[in-house]
Amino acid sequence: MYANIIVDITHEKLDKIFQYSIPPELEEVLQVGMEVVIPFGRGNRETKGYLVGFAQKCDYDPSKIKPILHVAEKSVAMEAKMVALAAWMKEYYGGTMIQSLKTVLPIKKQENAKVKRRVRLLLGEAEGKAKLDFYLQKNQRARARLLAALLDDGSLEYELVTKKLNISLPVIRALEEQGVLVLESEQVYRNPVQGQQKEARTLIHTEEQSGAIDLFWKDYQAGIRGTYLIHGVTGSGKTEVYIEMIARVIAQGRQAIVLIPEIALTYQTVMRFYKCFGDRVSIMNSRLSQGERYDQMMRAKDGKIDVMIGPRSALFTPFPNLGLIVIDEEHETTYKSEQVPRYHARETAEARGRMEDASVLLGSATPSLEASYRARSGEYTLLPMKNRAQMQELATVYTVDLREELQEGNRSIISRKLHELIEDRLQKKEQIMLFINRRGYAGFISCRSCGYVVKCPHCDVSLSSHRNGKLVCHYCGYEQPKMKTCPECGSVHIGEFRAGTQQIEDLLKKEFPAARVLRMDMDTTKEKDGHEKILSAFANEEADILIGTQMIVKGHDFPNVTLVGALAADMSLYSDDYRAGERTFQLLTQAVGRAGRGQKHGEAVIQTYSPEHYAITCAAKQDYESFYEEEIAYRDLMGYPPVHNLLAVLLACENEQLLETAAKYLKEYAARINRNETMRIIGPASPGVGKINDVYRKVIYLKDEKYDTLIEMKNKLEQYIEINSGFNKVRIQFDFNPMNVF
DNA sequence: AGCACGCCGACT
DNA sequence: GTCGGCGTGCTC
Repeated sequence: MYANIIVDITHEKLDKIFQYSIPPELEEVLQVGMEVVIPFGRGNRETKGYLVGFAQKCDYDPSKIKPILHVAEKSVAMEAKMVALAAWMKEYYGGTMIQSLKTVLPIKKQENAKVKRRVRLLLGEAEGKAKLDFYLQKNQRARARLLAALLDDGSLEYELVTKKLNISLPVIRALEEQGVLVLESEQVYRNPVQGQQKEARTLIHTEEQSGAIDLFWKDYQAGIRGTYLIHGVTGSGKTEVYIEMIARVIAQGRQAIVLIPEIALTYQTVMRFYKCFGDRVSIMNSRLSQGERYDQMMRAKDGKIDVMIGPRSALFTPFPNLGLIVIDEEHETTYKSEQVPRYHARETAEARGRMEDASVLLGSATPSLEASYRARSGEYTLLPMKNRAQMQELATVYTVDLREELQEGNRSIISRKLHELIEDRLQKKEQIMLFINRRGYAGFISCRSCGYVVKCPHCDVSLSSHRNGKLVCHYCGYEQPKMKTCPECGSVHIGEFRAGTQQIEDLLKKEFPAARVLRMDMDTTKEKDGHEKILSAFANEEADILIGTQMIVKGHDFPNVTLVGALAADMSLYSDDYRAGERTFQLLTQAVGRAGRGQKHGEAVIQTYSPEHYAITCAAKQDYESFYEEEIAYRDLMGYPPVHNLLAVLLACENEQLLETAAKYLKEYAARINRNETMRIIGPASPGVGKINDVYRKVIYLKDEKYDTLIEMKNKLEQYIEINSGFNKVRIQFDFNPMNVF
């Protein structure tokens, strides 16, 4: 019996499993997930490692195997829980154990202080020069190189010294001993949440809210843990329900995690939690440095906080006694990781909930098909909230057929109906939001006489035009100047097709010269807090019209907005992706939900080329049920999730030939072991973008009713890939139930 | 990451 | 020949 151990998750060179023998006194004690101390390297220095599994035989020279010394002093149950979660993730999503551990455990670079290491000169100029001459004279070139650099600039980054100057650690150590320099690490710790005052809550819940809370609480007190889905229309007060449930769970001495999509992680949302839980709340966002994140994680572990709010990664907060995981806006695609392990926060939260006896609470106005499907099958408990908390009516929606508009001679991107309503609102001094669904439509350049499209030479995508006069590739950053004539046919009619926010802003300024227009897109939100600034300016009614992409439809309440226009509602409908309908419906429903959040009645205009599509008609009627029925029938028919399960095997390689052979062999192998033929195997196909940064890509799809069958297949493929050296240069990833399929 | 091994230039 | 600096490769 041998123990499989991962030595240290912070260094890539140690990214593999090391095997150790188990001394008899530890045989009964050791459990997967424990932290152990082992002799490592030539000097047998004592190192910490994680026990990730056991093996009957070892594949390594048995004479070189060393025994485990002992279990680490502070091998807390916490670590074991997280390692167990990592093991589940590895099995469920594929990839290596180290990749899973890295996502699950907070990276501790604290004691190794790799956060930011700097090399600082201790000597004065005269002394330094003398020392430099001495090194040069003794031909100690590395030392001289380092000292010369330090004389130029008294303090250098460690990375710069080792990489650019090619100085190895022994050299730095030697100079440190001579008192020439110091190697220091700066550690900045601060609490991003400063002294928030707790306010007394005087809340009156609506009947629906209390109903949801009571149902949940009855289960919870009876020791029942499960997954609950709040299907609540925008404005039904989901956050109030979360807060009440969290408060009750905390009162039982447990902690809660609240997941929020990054874009919705705004000041407004977070303030509501601060007001209830004071400084027992912590937030995690992408702006926190690694050290700050680690610090937050440690505060959670030490019991200094009760609630952690953050994006997907906050799911791994090491609370000692987790009681509830809330996932707000559950349908958001950002809950699926794009890196290995490609985990979904919903499924992973459920797995963690099962392991640590916690419940999971999902909330959305437009639940994902997955969540609804499970709620209907009884796997989740549905908590419906059909009414807006303040009993406002839903907006009146008009659907405009853009084909008719064109036939009747209106070639503008703004329909006559929308134009009329905009004028009306401007007069009444009410606000307007215009939403452009631009997914997949960057401003690409094409020739109007021959149809030539300018593409990136390294990636299989068209270049998009930037206002600095350059054409840019969004995948690899390649740039080239804009051309005046078509390189194919020489025509001068080459130009950009752009239906972007910029164009609409220009158009509005022309048609409504008096209107004050704000625009929110990639360009205008680039600066720090640009997002927040624009939204608060609009909230303060410093503008009449706000134009933007998806980002304007999420989360924010503007009571004076009484008109919402979706300019090209169906643009996202025809990407050849099985989730296109769902995405379109969700975006439109949320956009329409933005109108009439205050006292005044709201109206919305949906402009589309396909007014008969169910995603559009159902969104216009705000009819989730009908949409669900249509969409689930389609998923069932096509064998897509959530009715069936789908595994995408992604292959990438610089060598196109090699990639094709690898994909072919892998598919053949999959077909061969697919004995009872329940599984459908599709491909290998080229994904929508077949080449990124000169790396070619292929994808094979495997469909099966049972997720477990796909896991089995994944395990067999992983083995096959490892044994066959032909796959060495091909990078292969598994993506279960991917968010997009081409 | 840390440690020892061994190469290579410099000096006795 | 020997000494010491410095890059390199290995760690169950």
